[in-house]
Amino acid sequence: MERKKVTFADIAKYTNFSKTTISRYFNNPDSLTLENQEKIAKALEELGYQKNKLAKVLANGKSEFVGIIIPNLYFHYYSEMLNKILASYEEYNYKFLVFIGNHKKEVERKYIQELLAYKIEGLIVLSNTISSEELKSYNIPVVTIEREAKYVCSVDTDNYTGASEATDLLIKNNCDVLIHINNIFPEYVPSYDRIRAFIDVCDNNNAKYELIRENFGYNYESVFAKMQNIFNEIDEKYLGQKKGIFLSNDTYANIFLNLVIQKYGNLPEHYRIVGFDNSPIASEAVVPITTIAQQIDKIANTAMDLLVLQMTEMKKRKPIPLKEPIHKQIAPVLIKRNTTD
Amino acid sequence: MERKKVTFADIAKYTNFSKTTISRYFNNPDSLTLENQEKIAKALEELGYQKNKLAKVLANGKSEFVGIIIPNLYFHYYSEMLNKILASYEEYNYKFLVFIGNHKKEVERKYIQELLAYKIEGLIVLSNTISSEELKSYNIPVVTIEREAKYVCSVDTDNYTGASEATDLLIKNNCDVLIHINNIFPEYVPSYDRIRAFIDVCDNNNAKYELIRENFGYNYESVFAKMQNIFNEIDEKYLGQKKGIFLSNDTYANIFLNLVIQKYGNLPEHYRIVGFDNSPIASEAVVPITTIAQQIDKIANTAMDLLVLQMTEMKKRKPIPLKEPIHKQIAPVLIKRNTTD
DNA sequence: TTGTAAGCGTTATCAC
DNA sequence: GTGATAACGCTTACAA
Repeated sequence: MERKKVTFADIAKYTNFSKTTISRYFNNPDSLTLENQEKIAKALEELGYQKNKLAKVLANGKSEFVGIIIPNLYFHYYSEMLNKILASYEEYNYKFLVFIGNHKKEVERKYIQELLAYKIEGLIVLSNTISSEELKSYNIPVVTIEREAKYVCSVDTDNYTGASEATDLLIKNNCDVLIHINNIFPEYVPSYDRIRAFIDVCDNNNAKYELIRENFGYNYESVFAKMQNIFNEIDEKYLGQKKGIFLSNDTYANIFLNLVIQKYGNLPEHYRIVGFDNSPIASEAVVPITTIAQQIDKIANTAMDLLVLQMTEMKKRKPIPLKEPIHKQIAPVLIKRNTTD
Repeated sequence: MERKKVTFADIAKYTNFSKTTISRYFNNPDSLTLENQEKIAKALEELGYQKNKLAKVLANGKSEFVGIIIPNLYFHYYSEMLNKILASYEEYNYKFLVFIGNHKKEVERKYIQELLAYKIEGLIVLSNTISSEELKSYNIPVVTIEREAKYVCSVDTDNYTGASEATDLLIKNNCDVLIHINNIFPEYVPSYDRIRAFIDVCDNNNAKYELIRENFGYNYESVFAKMQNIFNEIDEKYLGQKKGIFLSNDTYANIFLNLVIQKYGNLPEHYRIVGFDNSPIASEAVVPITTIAQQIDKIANTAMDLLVLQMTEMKKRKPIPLKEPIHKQIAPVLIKRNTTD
């Protein structure tokens, strides 16, 4: 029972209108009399018409597609970001073609070519393999999130402020020594500001501090093993002192917390812990973790706003592209839970 | 510097071939002489040609689009499933249009219409709002994952076997009483088999058991509050007995575990716990949780295989649709960690 | 308010 | 091996 597909031509014939009128029914219905609108509506119903947006796109050049390149969906940060971006469909009606980059530059290049072939109107990039200079060269609207973005528009968390608040809190908690634990990555990555802020705030307060950087690797076992060593060192080195630990994300914070609990049976007064991200693990931990919440919804919305701005401009007869890329920062918020006073 | 877009016509003119030959260069290069292939390759390079797949789709009817309707990306189970499905691009070259359904039937209907307008070749459904009968009525290849699927192809975890293994393990751990904690949902949902298996295995072993079902709600606070009550009741009611707790997912298992730890400072011998899913929280918990791992990669791959099977058939001149929908079950695997003996 | 006809950039059919 | 020509299903001047 394979019914042939119904087109404007069929509807036109059926209603004795022209294809143009049928087109107008969809794109500018007010230009038809109410009576004729109903006539066409009825015909659509009876013939079982099914829109074909691909034909529409070919004709008018507006694909309403947005491409997304995201490193993975394993980290809650990424999946939640994707979630919020996809949700913007309700507001803007853009459809999303999603690719997982897995940090592979050549692969991501290939994906971008595929996206261009589908005439995406804009691109959102969360991975950090392809330089912003190259992204710019594709000549389509781009917004990046939390990555190098010299030549394209971007949205980042205000990492500096976030890390400042975390460090401040630990100082106010009267910690004898502050310790920041983070991964190893280049200075141009936005989140490097967390390290800068930590050091600045410590310096400004004449606080004793230590910065520990480590290649933790990408799986739990690896992170756990390295964190265990770090914990043992700290625990011994600062025996008897109140330690304020600021970790670069909640997963790390949770692992550190678990190590403390496994040793002491609870979270002793001489350990204060702050994480980053406000991922689910922060509230689900044995002792709910104080953290700096990234406002993922705001970041996603801002990114889409910024992209829509550019895409809308491109649809004008004489588009005036941005002279300079726009960079936005979203303030994170401190969420106090039970690992700080 | 807006260069006009280059088309087959331009390349044809430039190389003195016809558009047909250019098309053949891409779709059947062997039908050209090597020399001419190189000639065209060179022209593409020099003109800066950019494929237009939308035009191709309109002409040949094969969009290579697959639609996905997924309830959310908040749960790791869903985001990881999406991750694996998207990764299949490398194997099959299908592009994915993703929509978040949020459990809203009307919204999901709208999304399906949009997907149909983009001429998707197939649809993967993880949400459970629209009946499989309706899904079938859209007359495109469909595969559902872990939901009602009477009239369409489906892939589910073998919930019965998984829950049997969990229950078995607790019995072998010499628990005095077995308790299964689960949400409230209808019997036609595939995971209801976990409840059936729990009861069957308990009965077959003459084990004392209790089934606790509760509407836990969708946010952490709500789940936590309800779980606290349940924990208090159990802890009092079965005082002095060894309790084997089997929870319907790892998030619940972790919350239960935390309640135990908060009361006892550690996981006492008289509490044994098994979760379900093997989500990250299971290994990240204070005491790594024994769980039944869903093989998300296998489920995703099987789903794509099943979808590709149908889509490939539809592309034949005289497609023979499946007489009966195919239903597959993927065996989960027991992962022993530290919450069982 | 409605219609005509020329695109949009490919592929498919049939010819040579 | 290669080429004309007609689709594919819609939009958009331009006319009326």
